[in-house]
Amino acid sequence: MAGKKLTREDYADPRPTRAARFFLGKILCVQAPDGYAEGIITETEAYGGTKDAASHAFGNRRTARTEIMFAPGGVAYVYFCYGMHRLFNIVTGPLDVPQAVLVRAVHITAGHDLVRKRRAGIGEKDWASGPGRVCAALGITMEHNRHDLLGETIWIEDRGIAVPSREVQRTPRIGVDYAGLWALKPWRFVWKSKKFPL
DNA sequence: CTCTCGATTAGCT
DNA sequence: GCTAATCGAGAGA
Repeated sequence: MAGKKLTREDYADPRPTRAARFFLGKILCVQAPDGYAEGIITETEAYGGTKDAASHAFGNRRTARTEIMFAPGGVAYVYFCYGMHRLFNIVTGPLDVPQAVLVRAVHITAGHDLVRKRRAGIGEKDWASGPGRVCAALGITMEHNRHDLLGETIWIEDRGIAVPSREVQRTPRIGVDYAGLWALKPWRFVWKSKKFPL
C-alpha cells in the first residue's frame, strides 16, 4: 500500500472548512518511541480566521501556545486540555493566518498490537473515537507539538481513498458552546462510512 | 499571584 | 445521563 506523503501545498488552503473536509480519508501516521501506528482520518473540525471565537487564536491572540497556529500549514499543533488529554491539530493556511484542523477520530489501519496495548481495556471501536483518544492510540504527546508534518516522525499520506460527499455529515463543533454564534457554525466533518479499507 | 475553566474521557447510575 | 479527574493557559489584580 504505497502512500503519497502530503506536500506543503496540501496544507496551504486558506479556507479552514475546506481543509477540514480535505483531510477526511487521509492517513495519519505516527512513528513513536514505542512503535508505529496509523489510521484513516474520519472526523475533523475546522478552526481559524481571527474572528472564530472558538479558536485559541481568536482575535489574533498570539501567545506561546498559539504561536504555532500562525505558521505556514503543515506542522502539528498539540495542546493539553482538561488536565489530562492531548489534542492533535493540523496547522493549515498561509503564514500569519491562524488556522488549524482538529483531528477528532481515526480508524486504525496499522499497529493494532501496539494500539491494543496503549488502549488496554478499551474496545477496538473506541480506540481512537475522540480527539483525546486519537492521541492516546497513536502515541501523540506534547513532544510532537510544532513538529513538521513533512518529516519522519508524524505525517499524513494520501492513499487514494475517496470520501463521497454523500457520506460526509456536517455538524456544529463539539464542546465550544462558549463561542456564541460561532459555536453554531457547521465546521465539524464526519465521514459516515459503512466500510473502511483495511 | 490567584482564580477560572477548558476544542474530554471513563466509569458508574 | 451525570460527573470526577486533573493541571496548565490565560486573564485580571
